[in-house]
Amino acid sequence: MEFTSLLNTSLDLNSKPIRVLLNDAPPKQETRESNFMELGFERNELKRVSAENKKLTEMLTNMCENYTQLRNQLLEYTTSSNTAAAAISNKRRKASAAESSAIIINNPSGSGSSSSDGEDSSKKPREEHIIKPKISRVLSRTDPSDHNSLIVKDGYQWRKYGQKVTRDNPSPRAYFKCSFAPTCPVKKKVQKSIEDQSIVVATYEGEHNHPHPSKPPHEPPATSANLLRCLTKPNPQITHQEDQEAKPQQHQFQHFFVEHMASTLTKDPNFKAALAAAISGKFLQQNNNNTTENNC
DNA sequence: CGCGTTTGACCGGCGC
DNA sequence: GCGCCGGTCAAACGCG
Repeated sequence: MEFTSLLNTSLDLNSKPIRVLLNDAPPKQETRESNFMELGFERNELKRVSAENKKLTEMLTNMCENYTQLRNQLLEYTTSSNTAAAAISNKRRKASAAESSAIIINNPSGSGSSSSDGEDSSKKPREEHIIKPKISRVLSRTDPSDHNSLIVKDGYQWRKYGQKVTRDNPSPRAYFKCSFAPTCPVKKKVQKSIEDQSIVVATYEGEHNHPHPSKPPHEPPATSANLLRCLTKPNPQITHQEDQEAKPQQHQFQHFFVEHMASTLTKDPNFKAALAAAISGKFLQQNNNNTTENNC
């Protein structure tokens, strides 16, 4: 996917922000000279804000491009390492599958241990030809206020069908099926991490054969107001297959990206002023629209 | 009353 | 063959 092409990186900062910046009081009756001076001042301010807008736009475009590049690199890296991992023996795999050792594991080849479907791979020598469900593992942080929570909010609806305490981890493991089952074969195992109880490890088996329930039916307008939403949500334009494969990396990158961008932007006083102006400008624009509608 | 969750029982794979 | 263990089933239960 081309991340940058989906975003209108214009922050729309110059939509009537000046009056609000200059004066909070409602506009008064002015003389012609003061109006003229104010117009000139507004024009300068408009130029300045436009320049800032342009600069921010460039910054965002660069960041989006970097994000796309890094994401592609990570995808390549994980794919190659998974291929290598598939060559490891069953025993070795069991040992290395300790959930605490990895942050995010995506396994497109489905080399994980899944024997419950009755297709015993150990009895069939040509196991590389057996189609196994895709297995991916995702870490997610739970609500700190709810210590017993084994809920991973991934947008899909799940039905819990079992819970078990496993040997390697004192916290129980919960078993979920997609609520679209038996039509949808996807299963999910959720268990808290041994090392950090605030982190739950969700292991997904299979692929959803239905649209994402929380996914909007069509792409939202790419305005500045939707910018952060775009960065924190999965891209609605990427295919379902890509969505499944990229989801774990995407979450981590989005989290990092949003945090980094937020900290960078909040340190910039110019950005704060511009943001305030943009928001105020929006309000003013809305008020103007309402007034116009009322007048009509 | 319907639906989702809980939980003990059961099943099958795997190692010894 | 036996025991351990992970995964699944299904009856009981709770909630809206």
